[in-house]
Amino acid sequence: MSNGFELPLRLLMAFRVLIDALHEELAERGHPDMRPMHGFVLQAVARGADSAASLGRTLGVSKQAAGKTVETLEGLGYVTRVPDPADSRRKTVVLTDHGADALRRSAEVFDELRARWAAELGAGRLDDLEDALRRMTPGELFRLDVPGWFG
Amino acid sequence: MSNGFELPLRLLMAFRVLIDALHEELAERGHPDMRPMHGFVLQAVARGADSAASLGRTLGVSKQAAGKTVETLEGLGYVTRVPDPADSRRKTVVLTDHGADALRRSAEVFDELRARWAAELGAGRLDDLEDALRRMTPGELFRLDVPGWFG
DNA sequence: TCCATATAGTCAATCAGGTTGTCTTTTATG
DNA sequence: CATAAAAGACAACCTGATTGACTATATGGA
Repeated sequence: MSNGFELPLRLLMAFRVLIDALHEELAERGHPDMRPMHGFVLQAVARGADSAASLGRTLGVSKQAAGKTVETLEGLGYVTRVPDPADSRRKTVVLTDHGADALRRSAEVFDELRARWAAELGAGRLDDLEDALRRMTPGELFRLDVPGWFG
Repeated sequence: MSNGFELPLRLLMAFRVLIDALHEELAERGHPDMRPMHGFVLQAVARGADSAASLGRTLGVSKQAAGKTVETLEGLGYVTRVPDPADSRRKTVVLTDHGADALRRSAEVFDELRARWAAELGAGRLDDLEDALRRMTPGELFRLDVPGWFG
């Protein structure tokens, strides 16, 4: 087995392990409708990408795609859209209580998962792993271009 | 910033960094049409998942989806389908020269990328990283259920 | 001040990749 | 030998993305 093949695969699998565990937990904690994508979007909204267009830029998708996602999220009760009084073109996306709760729970679960990894690997080795990943990936955490990565 | 959030994000970013670099290189080495998905499929075919149904099982998708992907790959010249003389229900998927070349080049590039990481992190730290990931992910490398992970 | 340009949002058509369900043909098994 | 299981194909549909076109609103420079 070529060594080079394993690294990307393990990275993807590790990501999936965490995300699958997250959503399993989230389903049990009041958010069975949450999809992986939604977490990223809510996160981006909470960090200030509060319109379809800026969300699109942050997530690396077209504004139309971002708009559709916001619409879905609105339907699920995670966000609402309110007209921006200062710029009547814009509709500001804001988290609902439900959305804020989803984000809080996600953070909670991610912290638990990280603790589980720390217990399994040892805290030092987990820190090393994160340091290494940080070194090999772009600095800004939220310019992730997450969708389309596969196409 | 909640620590737990960073780990999955860095894992995904690291994966993307490698995959994006791979396809950039691949495009310059005669495979501009290759998509991330395709590499996984060719790899699975090369490892013996040589029919739509077995491919589907290996990749964790329906046989119909696998069939469609094979069709696409056939259109791009990476594989052909030949009737199985021993079982006339089956059509064996076989790599074309072009497909085998794609796989060879991918391995080449992945090895180069891994070497780049080793140079940046130090060989020992990279080994540690892989060990840690191996510890935290399922054993079998190719039961990856890669598609649908996002939906 | 006014016009040119850029931006926000929406609609519509399209695409890729996935799903389920149904069906035929062929193989395997009790 | 009959029935069950498996392979492939077809159809309808879903989701999440794309591009292109269009309207309304802001903004910045002559």
